[in-house]
Amino acid sequence: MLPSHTVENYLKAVFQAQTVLGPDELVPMGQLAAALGVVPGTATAMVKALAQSGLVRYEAYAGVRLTSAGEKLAALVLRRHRLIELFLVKVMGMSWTDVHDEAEHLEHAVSDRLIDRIDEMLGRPAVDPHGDPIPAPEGTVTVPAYDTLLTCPLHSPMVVKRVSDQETDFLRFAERHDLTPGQTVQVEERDTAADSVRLRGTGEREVTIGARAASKVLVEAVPRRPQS
Amino acid sequence: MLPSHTVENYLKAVFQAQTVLGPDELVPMGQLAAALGVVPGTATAMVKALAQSGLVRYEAYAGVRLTSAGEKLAALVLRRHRLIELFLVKVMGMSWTDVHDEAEHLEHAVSDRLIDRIDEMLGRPAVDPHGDPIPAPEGTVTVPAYDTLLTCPLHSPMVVKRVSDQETDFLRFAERHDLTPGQTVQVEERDTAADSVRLRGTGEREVTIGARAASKVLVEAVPRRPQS
DNA sequence: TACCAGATTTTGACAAATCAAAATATCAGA
DNA sequence: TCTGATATTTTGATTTGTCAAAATCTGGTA
Repeated sequence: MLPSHTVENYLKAVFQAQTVLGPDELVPMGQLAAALGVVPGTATAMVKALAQSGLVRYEAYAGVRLTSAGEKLAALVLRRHRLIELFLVKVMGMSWTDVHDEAEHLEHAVSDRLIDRIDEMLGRPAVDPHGDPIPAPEGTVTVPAYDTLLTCPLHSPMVVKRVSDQETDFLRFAERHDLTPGQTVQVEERDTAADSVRLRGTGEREVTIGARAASKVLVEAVPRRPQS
Repeated sequence: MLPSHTVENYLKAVFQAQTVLGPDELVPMGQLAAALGVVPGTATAMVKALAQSGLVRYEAYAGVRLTSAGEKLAALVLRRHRLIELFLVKVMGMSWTDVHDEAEHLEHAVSDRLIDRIDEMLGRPAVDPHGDPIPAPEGTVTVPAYDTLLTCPLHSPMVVKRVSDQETDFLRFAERHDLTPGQTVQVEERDTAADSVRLRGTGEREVTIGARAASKVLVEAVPRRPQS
């Protein structure tokens, strides 16, 4: 009765694709298949089964979307994933660049009891080491609407709130350029033609990064009174 | 190429049956199947595949035994299992009576890197919360030869070194009667006819337990100078 | 030595998850 | 409206791990 690892991974992938595409869009099968590393036919077959179980709504040739039951399940998988990531960083002393792959396996193996212990031990945190929000045990998530380095005001100090990529390589890049959650940056210039963004970070250092990279760094204006 | 969860479980089961039966005995298929909760035919099929992979030696109608490659792999699974158990008790504050089932899942999901961190964090321990020895990263195990409450000298203080059962119920029973590793007991009387053993434990409390239970509690004579 | 009880193996079937490749649908553009 | 490029679905096969039940083997006993 409990969903297999595979089912959990499908739900998680649909969930994440949905939050990128927006709540009313259907996730195309090709995209889902690519995210999961399977051929499209496999995704079709699996999604039909998920639809049978009432976890997704599937429209042939259109795409797939989670039902509220599926959404809850997916959020709980994500909850486990993100709590584990934070645990691995805070308690086990691992690097935030490395924990994703480990959590990818552990998220299917931990019991609810252990997850709750971890949650408690970490003080019921709201976000994981990448700034991704941790869903509540009830399966609800609140996603703060942040600017990105592509949309935020120029010449204005911003604090990094979230880095939206799981790839070790990108995370290491972000780390090298002081673009980890909590750090302060300021966008100096955007060049649409060159597809680039010039930043001034901690210690007056300057860097120019591509627009694609810039869009993955979510920021918020530094509050007037830092210690309110 | 890396062994599936199932393969790991089969190797582990053969390993543990082997250490009970003795090094030169073949593990009968029926026993293996029972340990894994599958029907005998399933075990036969799987064992044949393991033999193909060179992890076990299989003799039809006789039984199965690990090759040295299989033994190493099995020991590493056991290493993960036992380090996780100890971690759950020492770091996560779980009860030694509960950690077995959790570890049963996690042992297949943790990476070598994480296991090494855990090992390091725990100070490279030699035994798990039940006193079971933790195999070395090279796959070698040294099993100290202890007496049991069924074989140790009478009227002589003994310290509990190991409790050889994974069942929560039995472990809770042991805990209730102060038969956890580190505690001191003394056998007052054995009654072969009644199949029972009378003990005097911590705080002069007396208990009578069955021979089967007594044989699961491994002990060692209290050394003359406790702090040598 | 012949037979029986119990353990073991074999056989056939099944579910989950996958792929390759053929068939089909969709949509944009002429 | 027809057509072609692209996405999606179907079909048939494969792998892994399992069960049920029939067939077979083994070891002890008469």
